[in-house]
Amino acid sequence: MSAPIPRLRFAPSPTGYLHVGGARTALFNWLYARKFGGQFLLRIEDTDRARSTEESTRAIFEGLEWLGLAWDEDVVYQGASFERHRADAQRLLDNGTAYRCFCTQAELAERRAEAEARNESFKYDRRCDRLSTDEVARRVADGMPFTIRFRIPEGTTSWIDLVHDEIEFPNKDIEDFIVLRTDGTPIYNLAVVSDDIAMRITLVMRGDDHISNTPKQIMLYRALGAELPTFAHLPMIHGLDGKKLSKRHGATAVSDYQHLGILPSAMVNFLALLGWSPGNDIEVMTQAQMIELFDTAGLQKKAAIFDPKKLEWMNGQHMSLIPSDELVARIVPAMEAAGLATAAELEARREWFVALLDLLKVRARTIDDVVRQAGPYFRGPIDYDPDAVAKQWKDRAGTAEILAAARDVLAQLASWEPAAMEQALRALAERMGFGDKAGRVFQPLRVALTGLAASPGIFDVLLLLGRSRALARIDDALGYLRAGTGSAAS
RNA sequence: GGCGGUAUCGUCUAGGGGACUAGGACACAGCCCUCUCAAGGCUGGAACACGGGUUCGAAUCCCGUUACCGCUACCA
Repeated sequence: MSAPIPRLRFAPSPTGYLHVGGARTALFNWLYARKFGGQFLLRIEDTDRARSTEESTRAIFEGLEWLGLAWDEDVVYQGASFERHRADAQRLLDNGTAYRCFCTQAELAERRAEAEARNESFKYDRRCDRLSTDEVARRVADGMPFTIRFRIPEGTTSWIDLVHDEIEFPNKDIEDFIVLRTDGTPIYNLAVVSDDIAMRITLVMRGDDHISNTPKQIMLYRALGAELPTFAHLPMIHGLDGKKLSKRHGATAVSDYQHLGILPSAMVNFLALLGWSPGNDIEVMTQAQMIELFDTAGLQKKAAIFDPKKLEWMNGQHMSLIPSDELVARIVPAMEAAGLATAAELEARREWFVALLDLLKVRARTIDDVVRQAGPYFRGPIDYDPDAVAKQWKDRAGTAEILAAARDVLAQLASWEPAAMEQALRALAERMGFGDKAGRVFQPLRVALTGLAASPGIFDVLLLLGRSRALARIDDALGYLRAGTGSAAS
């Protein structure tokens, strides 16, 4: 028999947003499916009606789409399969692997409390399993509510986990768990197994917080006469303090990073390296490379700590990797949101904008960084950064002299190109007695042009600004310096 | 408490008995480059949790201890 096509699924419950941990689980499932020619399915586990919301479901879709993790086939909603879940519970009852339990929640809670008081661990004592057939029939006839409990068989349950190798549980430590509630709705473990069987899932890859559910699920597969899938339990993601990642740690939703100006390709790359390694020193990868290199042998057993600093570095790497021309689409919305320019304006001078991105992205780690730096190239009036003024315009009269001279030199340039600018400005520095310290001209000029102490190379700035705007900025600076007051120019 | 899982630089990790003076990356520090800031290059500090075995030889295998995490619901 040839190897079947792998079928994997990501099965989040829609009770919030798409968490980075969930996103990484989805990513590994997706990578495996893509790598081995399988299917990646999406199942929304919405059986907890009280906590599930449509909004969360939408957030999951949007998060996965943004990351570029496309799923195959239609989305499966667990809540739509109540009938099958109920039927499967009935089958367990019929084939004798489960029994009716008439104990009420209140009774159970009381017994649990008593056991706790005696410092003992509570485990259901199977009393309802000892009821006679007649007694059970009588109670059912009386309309007494009951749950359906799975009877844990003797022995041990083990499996070969793709990341942990063999894991074994003595069955005696597992209690007869409920599979169907009094109201006829299924409990998680039954719903999952029933759905995974129905979806013909061959590899269950999920968080390792499910390890202790696995023996129960394996027993259900067997009781239902279904073939077992392979299991792979991925480590968790923790916050910088080593605790499970939560809202306390700041951004935990995939959408948070989207809004922070992180590129999806960087997010995916970073997440992939949290709990997986290609086995060599490769770090920055495209999605195609990740698929190429993915292998469960590289999966980590240990929980990883989410380090936002490395994510930012990774984002910088991806910004360099992606041609500016392709970056435009991702940056334009942020430019609009910042009120710097409209999409139409940017489209009208796309070439210029791409050239600007080339210069800005190298000194930015996020899209937001780019937007922050872009201000001077769009706004009419610029603000002078106080620190920049304090440092580079300390001597107002002297600075004005330098800027005036620089203005003259630039205004007389035959052509507005970097080589000419450099030659002229360096010659000016020489004439003014600065020797080869041309920075004494460049620095004050940079502040006049951008208002900032840091920017791309001065000739690039001059070029991007254009002759008339550059000269106007110098004039404004001269006005500011000579007036001795004021804070802004145009 | 019970059961399960995990344990290499601050962080992500390579390593699967000798190639380890434990490699790479982020972060940090210094230097180089340089008109500033980045980027880039170079250099540096920084780790095998502890204790027993097994072995000629353990980061690597086994056992125990410790620490951390997870599960322990008519939640998922």
